[in-house]
Amino acid sequence: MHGYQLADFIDNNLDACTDLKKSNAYFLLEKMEQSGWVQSQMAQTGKRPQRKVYCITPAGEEVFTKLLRKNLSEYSSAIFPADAGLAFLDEISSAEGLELLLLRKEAIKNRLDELTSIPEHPGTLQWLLEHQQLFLGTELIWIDELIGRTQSKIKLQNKDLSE
Amino acid sequence: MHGYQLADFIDNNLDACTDLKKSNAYFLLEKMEQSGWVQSQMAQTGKRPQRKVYCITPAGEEVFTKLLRKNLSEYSSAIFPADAGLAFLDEISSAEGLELLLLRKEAIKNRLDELTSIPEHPGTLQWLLEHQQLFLGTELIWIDELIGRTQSKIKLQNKDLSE
DNA sequence: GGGCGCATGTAATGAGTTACATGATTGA
DNA sequence: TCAATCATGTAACTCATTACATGCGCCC
Repeated sequence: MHGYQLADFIDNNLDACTDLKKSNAYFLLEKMEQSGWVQSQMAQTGKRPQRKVYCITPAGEEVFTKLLRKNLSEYSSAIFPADAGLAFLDEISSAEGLELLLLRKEAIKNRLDELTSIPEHPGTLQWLLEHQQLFLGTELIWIDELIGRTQSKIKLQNKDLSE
Repeated sequence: MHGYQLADFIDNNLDACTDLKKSNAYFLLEKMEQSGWVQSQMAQTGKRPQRKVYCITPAGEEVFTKLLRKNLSEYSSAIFPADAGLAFLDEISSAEGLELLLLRKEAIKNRLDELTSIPEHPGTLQWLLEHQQLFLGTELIWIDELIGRTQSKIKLQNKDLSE
């Protein structure tokens, strides 16, 4: 593949695991070439501009499968930036917290809707999509739980007030 | 809090959402002080070394609640580095893939066991833990699904071979 | 003809990590 | 007494982003 194509592939298929910018893709490919992991040659299709097409070298294959085996056998946990706010939920009123969490729920639903509208991907790439869908489904259950907890906190406060 | 205390707090409570190194914590606190979001003063308890204790300023409060509201209402999805390998599962044999995925399952189980042994956290901090537990539970279901798919792929290959 | 997408890069900047440097206290 | 933990920071380095720069082809 050439740089643009590769960056596009990652954008469309590996969105859930990385967020690689195009400029960085070119930079990284160059570095990989310097490391001897890939080789490049210029190619032209039709009247399109010249493209630098890369192919992997034996040394690159070795590094790749080593990384692949490592990735598959270990488990590098996901990081949840959305949980940071939860830790400080007590810093605002329960009523406002509830309002904000309802907004978040909509955001999750929209994301899930987006995902389900994506056409099926080939091979194991589809598995990534299904994983995301399963995950977001659980996230919906979780946010409902959070909303429920916040609502019962509000009820409790109202009760305390009326006594 | 002072820098060490704060970095420790994040390490113990916000592990799921960030991975802040101590040296960076000090650096960030200094930058926040320059921005006028926090103020510091030296303090000493007993014979312990001098500590720089920070407290938030009104300007800091404002930035904080703004960020908090933003975080709670939006949904910044988690990133799954572990999914990258899945995309290239076809690059190795199904038998080896299965072996590696079984290792990964153990890693997930161990993580989940670790989590369940952590003592209860105060307030909404406990919610982060519960979220992680719910998430890892789903991850176990998912990896079982992956293992199942890989096993049926192997069975299919053996059948093809014997025909 | 004009805007979008294709296609490649560079330079400045920003953010975070690692390694380094230091020294005191506490508990085994 | 010796290692671990508390406590704070600096400097070099790595890594990625943003903004910039360029130019062609395709489609409306």
